[in-house]
Amino acid sequence: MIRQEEPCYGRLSSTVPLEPKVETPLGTRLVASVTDDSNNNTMKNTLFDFISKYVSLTEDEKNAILALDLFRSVKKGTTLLKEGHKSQDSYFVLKGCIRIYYIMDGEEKTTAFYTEMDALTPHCVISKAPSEYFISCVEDSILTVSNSDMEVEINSKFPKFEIMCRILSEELLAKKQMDFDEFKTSSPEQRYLNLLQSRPDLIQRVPQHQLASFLGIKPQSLSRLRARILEKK
Amino acid sequence: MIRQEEPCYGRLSSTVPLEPKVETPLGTRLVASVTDDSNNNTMKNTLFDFISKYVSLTEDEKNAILALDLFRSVKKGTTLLKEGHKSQDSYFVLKGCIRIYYIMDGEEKTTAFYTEMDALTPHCVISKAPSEYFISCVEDSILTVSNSDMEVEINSKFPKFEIMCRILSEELLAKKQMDFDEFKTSSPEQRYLNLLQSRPDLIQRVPQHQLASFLGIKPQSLSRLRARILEKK
DNA sequence: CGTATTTCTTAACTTAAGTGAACGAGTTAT
DNA sequence: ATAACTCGTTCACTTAAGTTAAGAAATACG
Repeated sequence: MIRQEEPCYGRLSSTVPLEPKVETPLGTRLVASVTDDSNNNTMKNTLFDFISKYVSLTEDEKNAILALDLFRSVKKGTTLLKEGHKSQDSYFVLKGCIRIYYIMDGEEKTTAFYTEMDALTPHCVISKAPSEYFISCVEDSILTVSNSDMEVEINSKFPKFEIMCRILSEELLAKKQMDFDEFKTSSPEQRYLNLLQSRPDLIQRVPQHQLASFLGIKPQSLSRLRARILEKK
Repeated sequence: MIRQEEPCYGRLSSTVPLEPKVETPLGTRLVASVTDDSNNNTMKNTLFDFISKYVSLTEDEKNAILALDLFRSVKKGTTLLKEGHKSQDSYFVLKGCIRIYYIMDGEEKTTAFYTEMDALTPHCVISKAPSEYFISCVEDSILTVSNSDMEVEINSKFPKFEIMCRILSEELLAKKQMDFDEFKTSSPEQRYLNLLQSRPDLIQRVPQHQLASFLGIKPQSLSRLRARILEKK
């Protein structure tokens, strides 16, 4: 049926020695993965470039962020969050792809993909209740993983971050509403064609059956729909 | 086809004299409506009760908000925002109901309803581009209407508001994702039954054809679906 | 390397939504 | 008062998605 995935985390070029930990209730190990410094620097720049679109940071502020040791490399298939579990972690995708999915009647329903430059604060972090859904890695990925405490700390130290978070959330909310509107007002075929325009990469890098539920249909329907589109041309 | 609606605004018990204005490109009038002080006080309390869930305000801060003269009463049918127009206005519904709708192929597609205690910052305020959609009043309503400048001013004066806006946006974003997920993973019939549970008032106060597009289907399908549900029982 | 598993596609059939049209009830306009 | 219009419902028909099943293609794994 559904393959069980092994959580597997790694600090990215941390100055702190890498210690394998046993942590989750299910006893799955969090293991460090192999990384290199140039990769790490690329990721730092990616993060700071993103932030600079919202606020400009001093060196002190950049160092305060780096001191939080947020970078993690995560293997394809890793489950970051499980249904029924509590979590305080928010994610920012520097490289790779993660997804939200539900298991309903023994079937996976993928509802969202997060790729490069996408930020995700799971609902359970906000509601402080057990999670309704799973989050897992579609590809080997590099993420920042930050918990609520870190954010409270950094926000109170640097009001700039508070502002950035507000602007970012407002933007994402308005965009989510637009995506939702587009979904409601179009047919599965239109949705697929639209995705082909707006996120062509997703169709390449993501399995069809995950794409299908993302489009609100069954895998068989997506297959048929694609065939229909091809013969039209 | 589609009835043209007359914009019609009114300050609520304002200290400023009520001046009818001619303002929109279409030359529609913005007229004051009849209100009374007790109503006004109720609305103030509703607003401050809402805010108090996020931050606690001093009298000074409350007065600073009141000084912005945000309250407006709006008649049923009033168009608050038109497709193609730019706007800086955000809304908070104290009483009544407003909706977002698109006009596609000469047909209205309603994608969202905002009722008591709902906040709405239109996409065009964030994107600073012309609006993709309309916003209009489903019922006679009382709103707060605030523009970006006001928010910048009040946020810089009272960092508390910045924090409140951040928390609120984060909450709304997480909730919107959940609503979107529910929509994607259920059939029109399930969506209707779910709405019956979660927002039973909406089904009473909103016309069926608006509900239909909100549920992502045609009015005929909603009618049929309701009949189907009835005969099942 | 070959076997097992997962993933994708195809097909036949069922079910439900889209379409176009018609009707009655209620509302608005003249 | 009547004509025009909106709104919700119903019906017949079309189209597309859900379901079940089977097989091919790709991938994972021993």
